[in-house]
Amino acid sequence: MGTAGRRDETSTGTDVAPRVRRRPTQADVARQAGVSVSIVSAVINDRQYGNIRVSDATRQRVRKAVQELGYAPNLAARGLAGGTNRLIGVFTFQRIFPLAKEDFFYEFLVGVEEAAEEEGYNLLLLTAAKDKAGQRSLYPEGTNGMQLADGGVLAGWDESADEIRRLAAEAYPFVFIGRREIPGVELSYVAADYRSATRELTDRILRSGRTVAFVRGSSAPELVPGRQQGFREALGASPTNQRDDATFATLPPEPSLLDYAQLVTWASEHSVDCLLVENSRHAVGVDEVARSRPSGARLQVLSLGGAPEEEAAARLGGLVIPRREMGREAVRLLVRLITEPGAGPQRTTLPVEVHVPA
Amino acid sequence: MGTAGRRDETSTGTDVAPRVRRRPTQADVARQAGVSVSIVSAVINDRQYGNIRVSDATRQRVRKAVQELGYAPNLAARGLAGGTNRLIGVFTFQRIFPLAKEDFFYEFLVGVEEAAEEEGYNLLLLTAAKDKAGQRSLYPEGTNGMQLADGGVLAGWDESADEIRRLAAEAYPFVFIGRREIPGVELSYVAADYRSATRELTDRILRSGRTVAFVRGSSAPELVPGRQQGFREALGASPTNQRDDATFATLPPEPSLLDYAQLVTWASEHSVDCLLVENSRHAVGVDEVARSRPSGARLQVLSLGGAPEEEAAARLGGLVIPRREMGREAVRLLVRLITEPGAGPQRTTLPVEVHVPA
DNA sequence: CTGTTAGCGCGTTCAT
DNA sequence: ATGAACGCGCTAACAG
Repeated sequence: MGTAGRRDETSTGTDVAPRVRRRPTQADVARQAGVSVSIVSAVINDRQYGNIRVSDATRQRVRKAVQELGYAPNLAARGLAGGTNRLIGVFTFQRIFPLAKEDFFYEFLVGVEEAAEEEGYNLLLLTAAKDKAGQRSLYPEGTNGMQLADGGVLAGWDESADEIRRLAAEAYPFVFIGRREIPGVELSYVAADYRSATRELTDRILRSGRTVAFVRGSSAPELVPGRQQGFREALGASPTNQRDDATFATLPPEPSLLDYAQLVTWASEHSVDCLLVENSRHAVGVDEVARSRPSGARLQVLSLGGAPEEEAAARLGGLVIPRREMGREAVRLLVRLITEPGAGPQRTTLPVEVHVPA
Repeated sequence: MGTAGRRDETSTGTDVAPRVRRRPTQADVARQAGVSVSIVSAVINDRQYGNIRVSDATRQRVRKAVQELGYAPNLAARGLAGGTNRLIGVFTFQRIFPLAKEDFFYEFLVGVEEAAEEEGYNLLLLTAAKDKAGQRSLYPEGTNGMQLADGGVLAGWDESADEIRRLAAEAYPFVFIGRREIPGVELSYVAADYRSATRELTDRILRSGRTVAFVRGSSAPELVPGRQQGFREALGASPTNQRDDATFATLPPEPSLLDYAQLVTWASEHSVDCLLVENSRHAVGVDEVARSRPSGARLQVLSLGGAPEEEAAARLGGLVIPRREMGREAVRLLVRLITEPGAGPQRTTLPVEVHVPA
């Protein structure tokens, strides 16, 4: 039996050239062990199809053959037969690895990777997905790039809701990181409760008898409403309502030191004690400027968009966004979407920690 | 002709239940376009098998059908059939997104993503690849996890050369980031010339009449020899050879502030003017300690492992490792390996910049 | 307890 | 210019 199927190549008699050694297949193992492929498959996957029952002796022989041949299953074939490829697509409307490390996606990806590892999925980064204009697109050349994976995690700011609508219409499983509301579509997403957290933070400040202003800055649009709403709610609930002109300030998209300086001056002129800055990077910048001034020493700067791992923002305090956990949760939701096709849209809202340094 | 092949499911008459919407296949596209699958395949891959020649009109119809159906090729099927997926696998022996952002892989990945985008490849991050011990492995459960990708970029420190040998034996195209030498295998890699750079840096310091010590710290093993060699070369070439006991120091894997402090003290006791620290993070720590002491003010700390984007390390000066460019080059080499199967091992050594602040 | 066989979706050769 | 048919390696239903 060990002598069955001796030839190690499909030598047709001619052309026995030094061909590249083909990887052994289940058929090779079956031949070597003197059994059929279904037995091999059953042993390897430790499964019992229908009424298949493999004797221990056979099992041993198959295992032995596997060892001798150095057989390893072909993932592609397995995926083909199973209809799934254990791949999670990751699409960001902006570059995934931006040069500024402290940028938005990084912490999400940490969580996505962790969860994917736990769930046994590989990650497919859609980096090649660009339309003719060179913009990142879910439908480069009109075709769905995400279809390559079993499902997708999306992040970033998209200008056109159309692509997302189309994705949803195709019943393709995907989960957004960050709240997304698109009329007429039941989206799955993992959100963070910025509203409550901002409200609580503002409340605390007001209760301590100080005045506070909200500094708008460039940050992902879907985050903005929640935070401003929470801020307004706190103001409305406050017995000591603040003057309007000292309530909001806005930073340009790419603020310079001068912009920060002007903001600090503005705060001082309006007797603002505390600044709630949307963007954590800007918060750090504003704080540095403030502390460089004798007059600005009493101005407290809080970040509304810090990630738990951002050291500088953590020092300042403010909102600590659970980015990593959001990434993890997005993968979990997606896996549910993939494995339970019947399930409706999945949504999770994670709490946002309020952290004020002592 | 548009009316050919009308039925949109293989409706056998019975059982037309609300089946889960299957992903469209080439056959679906073919039916929709009123052509055969081979035509679809030819159009999609923009190829001309044997004597196949597709008319422009047909080509258009196929493209249209693809769009309408949202067709995307099945990666597994393609891989099985011997096709290519325009996918680059990325495998790191350690976690890709470590919590410490300043860690090793990040800057590499920035480059990898950039180049992949330029070359029109997507990235497959092998996150699921763990063996039973939970360790990352190229052959989890004995299978090559990279099979779906056309080739792979590897990074990180591997304990077992066996897996790499096996990968090479399979004639699977892959490129290492960082120099790798494994006996009996012709590896492709992109390296950085640490040796020359360290030598030049050391030379400069010695020429200015100062004494210098080399501080070993935890860093990727493959980088170590080059730098120490360069250092030794400079010492050997120097007319004013240094005392041996003041030449090398070693930091523990996870140094504490105390370790940094002891190092600074050591330097002071041995009249060392300048410290060459292997690990940029440690360099920053040591420098902070040194500057906090009045006596340590004259001690210069240089980093031997900084990335161009690391602000703190850049301030110190030392070696600037072109991590991003290494990532880019790795992808370029890999693409060559993929598209020109005949080509031998690809190797590039990138220059390392020496940067000493004024 | 085990063997045979039909797909999975796609690339490619050959016949038309 | 186009369609039919085969095989890639594997899973799983089915027939012994």
